[in-house]
Formats: sequence, structure tokens, C-alpha cells
Amino acid sequence: MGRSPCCEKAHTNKGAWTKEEDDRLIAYIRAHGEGCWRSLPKAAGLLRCGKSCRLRWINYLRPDLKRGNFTEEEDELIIKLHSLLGNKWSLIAGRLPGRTDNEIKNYWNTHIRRKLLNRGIDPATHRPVNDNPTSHHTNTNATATTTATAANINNNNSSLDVGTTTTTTISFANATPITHLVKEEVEDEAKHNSDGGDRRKIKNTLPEIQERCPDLNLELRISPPHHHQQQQNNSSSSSSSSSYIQPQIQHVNFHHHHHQQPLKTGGRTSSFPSGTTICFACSLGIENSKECSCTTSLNGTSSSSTGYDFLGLKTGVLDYRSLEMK
DNA sequence: AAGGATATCAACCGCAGAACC
DNA sequence: AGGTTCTGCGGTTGATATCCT
Repeated sequence: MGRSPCCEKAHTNKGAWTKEEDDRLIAYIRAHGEGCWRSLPKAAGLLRCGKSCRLRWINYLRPDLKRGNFTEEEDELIIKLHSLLGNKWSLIAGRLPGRTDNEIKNYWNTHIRRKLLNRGIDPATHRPVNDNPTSHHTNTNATATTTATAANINNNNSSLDVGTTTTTTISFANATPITHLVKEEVEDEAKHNSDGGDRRKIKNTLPEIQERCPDLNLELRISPPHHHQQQQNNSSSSSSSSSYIQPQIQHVNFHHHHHQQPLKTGGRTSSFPSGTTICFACSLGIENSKECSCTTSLNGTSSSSTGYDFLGLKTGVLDYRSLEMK
């Protein structure tokens, strides 16, 4: 597949941006909005390649960037997300409002890696440095892990047959040996929802999607698609592979040590046990998105103030249809 | 004060999927 | 269907700042 260079390199500036270039870019995007990066430099009167403009805007000039030092909470969130997602910086950044993937990537490489090493944790595997991979499956902890994991696979049905309401619950707590069970689902979700789509890298990081966060227990329930989705598939895709039901990740159960009250959701709205119905999209800070089906938000306040789109519900990477907190 | 080592982070590069034609 | 373009991603580089001797 041939491709032309993204710009006339001979006529473009490189290196650090000047104040004037920044001003031009900001002014242009304010007037015309983002997008069409290839044609933007010329239209904005910049001697830069489109990619460079995009990067400058996204990583530095965007008005919603937070800047400043990372907080301890952000540190810990990055560590947890990295333990789940690996080097998927854009996904991690999607859960840290005001932070960019580049910023987080740099921060990881310069600060957090060292921080974890000082704690005796391998930043690549999130395991103790002296816990070599070959011994992992044979030590006593690993045995216990396997047992616990098996117990956590709560499969209501032995198969994923068409027409059944099979749900498989996978707990990420102690979930190392069952990584392969969710690997396919996450990869599928990621490849459908990742904007840039980079399966090459997803493959590289998926083996790391396993429990390394002792206080964040993520459970995935896998079951056939929702009824409405099947209808959608039937109507929109004449070449649907009806003999093959793509398993769906249905639930994420957050078992957080400090949050014992249940938050059960179903579809776009969720209900507290008391019967209070909340909008799932609102509860996750995406009340203005197309996912939002209500006009009110949790507790009458804009949940976007939380800023978090935890686990990709905004970006759609992990398009869980319901969320359950225990 | 000098200069070498190390840390930081903005920017670049190449790749790959999506979208378009 | 296949070629081309656009876009976004993660890895890497290199300029600058800071620290250390």
C-alpha cells in the first residue's frame, strides 16, 4: 500500500513551536474547529505538517488540559489502569481528565516506573520484582489464585448457545489464569472502538490484562448480545454470521473495599436497591453524550464534575452495558 | 565555574485501521 | 475490490533543564 508523505517536508518547520505558531493554531481551531489536520497548516498559514499541528493542539494547546503536577490520586489511578490496560496510554488518558496520553506516557517512564521499582514492583508486570514468571504458576500463591479464580468464574450455563441468557462472570481479582477468557472480548471491544485501531499493540498488551490491583476487583460477565442488539444486527447486516454469537461483556462489577453499597445497572439506566433510577451515562460523566437517555443526573448535579470515564465507557473501549458495585 | 551525567518532556516517526473514492 | 488518504497510537528521539562532582 503506497502512501504519500503527510506533508511537504522541505517546506515545513520542525522542532519546538514558537509563540506565533501557537497563536495561529489556536486562532484557527477556535474559528474552524478541530479536524482536517492535513489541510489545516496551509489554511492556518503554518509551515508545519498536519500531524505536528494535531499533536501540538492535543498535547499542549487544548484549553481543557490540566497541566501541573500529577496528584497522588492520579498516580495510583494510572498504576491501576496500567495494570489492567498495559501501555494503552490513550485509554489511560481517557480516564484522566485534562491529561494527555503523551503526558501520561512520559510521566510513567520518568516517575511511576521508578516509584514502582522502589516499591519492589516490576512496572511491566506489576508483580514483585523477584517474582519471576516461571515460578508464578507453581508457587503457593499461584495455586490459591487458580482456585479462587475458578470459583469466580460463575457461568450460569455451560455454553453460549443462541437464544439462551448465558452469563459468565469473570472476576479480575485473582484472575491471572483466566486472562485468556477475557482477552478475546477485550480485544474485540478494543478493535471495534479504538479510534486509531491498533491491533498489533493490543496483542502485545493483552497478556497483561490481569489482576494486579488488590483493591480493585473487576468482574466481567460475558453473555450473548442483548435482544435489541440482535435485532440491530439482523436488520443492519444481511451477511450476519448468525451461527456465531459474538460474546458480549455485560457487566463490570467493581468490588472496592471502601464501597460496599451496591450500584446495579442495566442498560443505560441503573437503579439503586432503593429503586432510585439513575442514568448510566450520567453516572459516568457522559450525560451529554448520545448514550445519555435522561435529562437529569445523579443527585441533581452534573456527574461530569467527577471527570472520570472509568474503564472507557466514554471512549467505548470497554462498552459494558451495565455496571455493578458491591 | 565547568562540564559531565541524568532527568524531563515536547515533538517526531512509523505503523496500522478506518474512511473514502 | 483495491488503492489512497486521513487519523490516531505507542515508541523513540533530542533539546533543554537540573543535578552532581
